[in-house]
Amino acid sequence: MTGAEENPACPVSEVLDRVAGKWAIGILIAAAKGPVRFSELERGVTGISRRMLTLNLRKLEREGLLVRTVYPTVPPKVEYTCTDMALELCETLLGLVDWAKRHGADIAQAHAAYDAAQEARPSVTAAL
Amino acid sequence: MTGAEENPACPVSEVLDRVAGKWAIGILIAAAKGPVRFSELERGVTGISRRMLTLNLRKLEREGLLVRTVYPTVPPKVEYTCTDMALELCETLLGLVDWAKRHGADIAQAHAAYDAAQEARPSVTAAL
DNA sequence: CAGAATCCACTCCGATACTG
DNA sequence: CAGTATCGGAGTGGATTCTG
Repeated sequence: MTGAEENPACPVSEVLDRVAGKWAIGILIAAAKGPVRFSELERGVTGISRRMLTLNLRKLEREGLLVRTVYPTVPPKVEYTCTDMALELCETLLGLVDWAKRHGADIAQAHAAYDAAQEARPSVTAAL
Repeated sequence: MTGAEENPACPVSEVLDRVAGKWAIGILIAAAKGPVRFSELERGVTGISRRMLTLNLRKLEREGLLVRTVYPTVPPKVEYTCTDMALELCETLLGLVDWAKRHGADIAQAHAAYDAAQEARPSVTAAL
């Protein structure tokens, strides 16, 4: 056991929180393939709003995971690139994605089974 | 409902969202070591409230990541155990924790540098 | 001990509109 | 194109109280 993730003072939990966001994984993986433009991300990361994309981009840049490069051209062009640190992280993240792919069906099934069990069990708050 | 589950392009995102919660990682890792009781988790997962622990426990159980075992003893005893699927996931999660440990300092530094750069940059909204 | 229920504060997030 | 500003609803999460 590491014990570090249970330490209130340890930065691990804090760091993990930043990466654990709803969109961070998708953004990082998209950026891992190479420099990506804002609008490419907007299209690539399914379901994200412009606001959330901007917010997450800033956050990741602040964490030192992304580098923001502005090209002062007439149509503004901004590229986001993963840092080495982020590329390393992406390796792990890809493992997470792989796990999700392999067990997606299992999870869906467990889901259904659990819900069915709950529905069968009479409870005051079950009817929702 | 996020609507992610009706998106055929990203069944992975949906699954990832469930694991991406603030507490899920800590809980799973704690449970990976063996059967854990409710109050052990309450103490082990630093900073979690009873409410959030319960909520996350239910969610993880529903995902098929944890098995809840109730012992009908006089002082109620409940144990949570990782499923095989969850143990597999924990391997990856541990990799995440490891990454966070290795780069915690880098991130803190990037943080400080970014904030300093923002403070130095005169802006209408910079004054905080 | 393990949880359920309720209240309330805070934050997240999307939609929209505006800027350089 | 790549943002920023603002609003309001929805969800998150803590503290507290009550139960078997």
